[in-house]
Amino acid sequence: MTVNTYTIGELAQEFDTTTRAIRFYEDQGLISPQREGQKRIYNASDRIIIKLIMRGKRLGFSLAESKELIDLYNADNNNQEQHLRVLEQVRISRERLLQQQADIEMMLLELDEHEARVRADMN
Amino acid sequence: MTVNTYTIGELAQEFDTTTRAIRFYEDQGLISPQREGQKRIYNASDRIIIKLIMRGKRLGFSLAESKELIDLYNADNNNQEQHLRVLEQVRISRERLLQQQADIEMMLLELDEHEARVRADMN
DNA sequence: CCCTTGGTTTACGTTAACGTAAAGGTAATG
DNA sequence: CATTACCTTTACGTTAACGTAAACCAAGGG
Repeated sequence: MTVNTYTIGELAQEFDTTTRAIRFYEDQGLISPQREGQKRIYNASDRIIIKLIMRGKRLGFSLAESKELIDLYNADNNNQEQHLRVLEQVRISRERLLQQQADIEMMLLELDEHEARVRADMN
Repeated sequence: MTVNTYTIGELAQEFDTTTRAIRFYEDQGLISPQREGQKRIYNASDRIIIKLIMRGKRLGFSLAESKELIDLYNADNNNQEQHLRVLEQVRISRERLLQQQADIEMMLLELDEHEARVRADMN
């Protein structure tokens, strides 16, 4: 049975990007779709990786950073040293995200205030 | 009286960036510090703009986008049409930030889960 | 008076993340 | 069988956001 596979064009459309971009991600080692002859065939986990890349982009992550995060989840985590490195990476990522949360809340407040000012000014 | 002014070096240090970057922002029309002879003299509002730029960068905003937001706050907002454009821009910005909030919460959850897995695996 | 520590301009270099064009393969369809 | 719709590779082009180097002023300290 052939299940849940996608062509590059389908994924490009779904994620509102281009086939060029998706091939580029492969070039950078983020995905490695199978081949059916010449054509690339993407499966569910390929698709999820692309999803993660897009989310990363929305948050200003570079491809290299997204790759680090993705590799983090796929790591085999054999020894203790590896474990510690992963935990450290998690800590760093979390801190960055918390900073972003704070930044966003400030900006949202400022937007609210500004909108109020403008609306008041409209009368 | 001379109040609250900064040299380019001081600001570069405070915001953990370079003088080159700060001059570049000026080049792009984001700041226009006064001069004292040859030297640039930055005041409180110049400093705030740099702060906004840095916050924008942390959230993945391009300089052009940060400039739009900054111009938004400085706009003279004379006519009704201007008002409406501003409100539209506020709406767009807010939506983007809300999307980012959602993305961040997902990532934080995933980090939590992953950390738990790793910690469990450590025993 | 020279040296160090800032500041200045000009200009070319660099990296990331694709865009774009050329030239071609393949499968379905009228 | 020719057209259309996708797919492929190769390769050069582009933009943003600075880095880096060269060559130069200006003020203060020893």
